[in-house]
Amino acid sequence: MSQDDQIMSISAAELKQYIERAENLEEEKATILEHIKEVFAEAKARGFDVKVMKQLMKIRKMKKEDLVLQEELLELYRRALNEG
Amino acid sequence: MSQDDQIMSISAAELKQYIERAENLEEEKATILEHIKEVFAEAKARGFDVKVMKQLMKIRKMKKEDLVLQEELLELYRRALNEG
Amino acid sequence: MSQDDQIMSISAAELKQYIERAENLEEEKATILEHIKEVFAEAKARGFDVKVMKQLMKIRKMKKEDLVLQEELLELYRRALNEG
Amino acid sequence: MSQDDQIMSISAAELKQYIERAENLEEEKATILEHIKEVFAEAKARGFDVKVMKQLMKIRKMKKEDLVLQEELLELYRRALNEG
DNA sequence: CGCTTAATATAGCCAC
DNA sequence: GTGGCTATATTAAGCG
Repeated sequence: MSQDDQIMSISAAELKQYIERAENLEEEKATILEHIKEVFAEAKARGFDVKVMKQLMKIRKMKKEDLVLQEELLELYRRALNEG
Repeated sequence: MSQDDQIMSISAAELKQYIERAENLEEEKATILEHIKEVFAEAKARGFDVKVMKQLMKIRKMKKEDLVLQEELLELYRRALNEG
Repeated sequence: MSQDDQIMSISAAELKQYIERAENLEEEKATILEHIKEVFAEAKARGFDVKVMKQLMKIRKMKKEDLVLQEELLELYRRALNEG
Repeated sequence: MSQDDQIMSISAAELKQYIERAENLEEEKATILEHIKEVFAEAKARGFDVKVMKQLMKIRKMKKEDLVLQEELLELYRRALNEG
């Protein structure tokens, strides 16, 4: 086996590691997506309107992100005052 | 508290449960996505071509899906024969 | 007629052209979809299982896409080697 | 070759015909979709807002369908009067 | 008619 | 920073 071959097979093995890690994570993601679907299906079966639920979640998410933005803004102000 | 109020608050509580379950799963999903990004970033830092990696993963995924489709087809045939 | 009006009417006319082109294509698409339906209806009337047919078509399509992906991957490798 | 084999191969050939007809139509459909994309891309390059265009097209389509419905309704009235 | 699957529209992301 | 591309969300259709 030449040195190049060794390097190649090391690279290939390393590449394989990365790809498999990514693929495993993709599978986990798929599982999560399944679970999310199940939650909505269950809620629907209990008579809730899934569309409305998703809308609610969007709004809640925006509010959260908004809070984060506000906090970042406060932090900026703080720094500006300390450095000013 | 009227009976309607009770029903309403039960429904509201139940709805909240569903939404929170969904939101928690969404957070898990976001975490997974972070991890996937990290894997690719690390591979890139080690000199691998991310575009090639993703292409490889696509092909591997497609092969898997193909197997699933083939099995589904066999199942369809089986049913067709049983019912024929 | 002011210059703005001229510009506006030019834009409006141009926009109309684009929309009509798109709409004509949409109609052609609708016609094609009709024809596809007819083929399946005819096959069904001749005793074929439409579900099986569609499954077969899916597999055939996936095989084709796989070939395309493989070729794209080869191209990616080629470029990587040239640039390496 | 048994009679069954003959029947099978006739069926298989016929099935192939149907599948190929469907696949050809699918290809035509794909071509049309490409063209539609091109129209929107061109319009976008000329400065038009594709989202707005699509909205306009939706409205125009609804108006058309509305007209058809109105005409069908008129036809119903006509028949009712003639027969009444 | 509802429910599952396919088509389309939108949005987020990445590379240039 | 923009444009292309992929992933997701929404909508429509086909099927039982």
